[in-house]
Amino acid sequence: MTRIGRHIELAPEERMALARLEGNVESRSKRDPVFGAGKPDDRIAVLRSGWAASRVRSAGNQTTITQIFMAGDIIGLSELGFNRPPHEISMQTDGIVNLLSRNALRDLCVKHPRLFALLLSLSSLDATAMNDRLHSVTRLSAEDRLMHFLLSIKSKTQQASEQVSDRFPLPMSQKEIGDALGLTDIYVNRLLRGLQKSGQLTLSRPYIKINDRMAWEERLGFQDRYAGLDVDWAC
Amino acid sequence: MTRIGRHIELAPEERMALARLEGNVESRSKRDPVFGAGKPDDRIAVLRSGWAASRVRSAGNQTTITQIFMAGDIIGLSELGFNRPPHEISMQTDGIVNLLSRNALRDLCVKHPRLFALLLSLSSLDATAMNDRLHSVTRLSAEDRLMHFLLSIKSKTQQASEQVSDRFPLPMSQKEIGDALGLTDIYVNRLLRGLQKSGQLTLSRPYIKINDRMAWEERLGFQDRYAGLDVDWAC
DNA sequence: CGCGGGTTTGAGCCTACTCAACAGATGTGG
DNA sequence: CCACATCTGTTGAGTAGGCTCAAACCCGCG
Repeated sequence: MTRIGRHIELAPEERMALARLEGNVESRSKRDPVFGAGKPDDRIAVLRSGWAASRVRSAGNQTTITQIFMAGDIIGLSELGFNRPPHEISMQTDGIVNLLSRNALRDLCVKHPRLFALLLSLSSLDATAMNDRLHSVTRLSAEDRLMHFLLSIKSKTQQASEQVSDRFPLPMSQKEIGDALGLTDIYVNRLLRGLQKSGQLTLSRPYIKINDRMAWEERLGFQDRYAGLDVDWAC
Repeated sequence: MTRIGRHIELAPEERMALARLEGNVESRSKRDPVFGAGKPDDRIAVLRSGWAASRVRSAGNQTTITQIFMAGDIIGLSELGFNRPPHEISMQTDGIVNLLSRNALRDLCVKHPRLFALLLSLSSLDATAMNDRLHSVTRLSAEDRLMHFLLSIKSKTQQASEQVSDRFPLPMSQKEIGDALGLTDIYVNRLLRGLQKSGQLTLSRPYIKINDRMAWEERLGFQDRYAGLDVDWAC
């Protein structure tokens, strides 16, 4: 669970602790809220399979997808200070979640501080990626934004996996991609078709292949935040 | 320190622990990096006074200000997983910082889990505010974005303070405001002057007064993320 | 077969940008 | 303490990137 094991060697009792954490496992279908209409305190989830997304809505049907969660991600850490969920978090595909109480998290902190530190480190990767995303949305042209988004999805899908392929799944409609990038579905479409026509992208829904990743990364100065993790301080 | 005491009653030994945390105190002038050119592991700071800001830069001199830190904020939590700082964090005004090692943080987690939980809760407020900001930059018009920004700065300056005034300091140039919002300095200027001309804003550098805050909040559906903190789970 | 969600394409428009120039501050070195 | 350089703010004129509106198409599904 939670991808920690892929980054660092765990002691047996740490493995046990993680396993015990898994709490109750529930399955969810596309568009379901990750937390049932749920009690306020049952507010941490570990995504076992599938994707989830956090959305912010405002007047006038404006929607932004602020975060995308994939198998192994922990959901709810940035909501710890609230008793009512500040944003809407729902499944992007069918999937399975483990639900934990916040207390379980607190226990982990006391009993296995090392694990806990690792967990914080992992979640800092997402926070940093979010900063990059903010920059991308704030300052880049529509095309660059799209490229940046695809690169970061690619690097997140392959976080800590050996297989390095430039083909990855993207289970999102063009409207949703627009909601993540601050563009119209129509414009996303034009961009995608353009990139495909110029041979930079191969689309075969729901898969995408970036044909010259190096070129894109260079052009954008893209940094793969998920590539390395420094866990020395935790040990 | 760290504003925790303002949210919750602390036990004497907890106060002690916080006080002990304060580590070495250093002063910084405007534009200095928060962490000296520093060793990689000395990477947590608590801002005692002044403002700091985190910037992302990319090719072509494009800059985005992704976070703004004010007295009481903890800097470096979202960099825990890196041994090289992923972004640039520097002082926005003169100020004072406490520097701690990450190990000190880890000790806190073991010895005072309650404090630690509070600290995570506090930092989740910032994470949530960041989601709101992402939405604002992504979907709102330039004017709405500026209003949203000013409201959120206002609410952060007055986080957990009794005095509720709609006047607050904003030690940023118009260019920097633009870097936070994804606008040109020129356009920020036009907007500010426009708002001032229509009587919605009173500027007296470096102070700003929002003349009809309620109207703005309603218009934007603004939520003050710093107004309430739920700390029950920590106890 | 009809319906709805998603995709594709066209035409025209508006918001926020660019370029340019100047005025005020601020600061800096001689 | 002045002279010069640099940063910040202000205003005008023209431009363009991404939006809006509209319509058709595709495909899976009841």
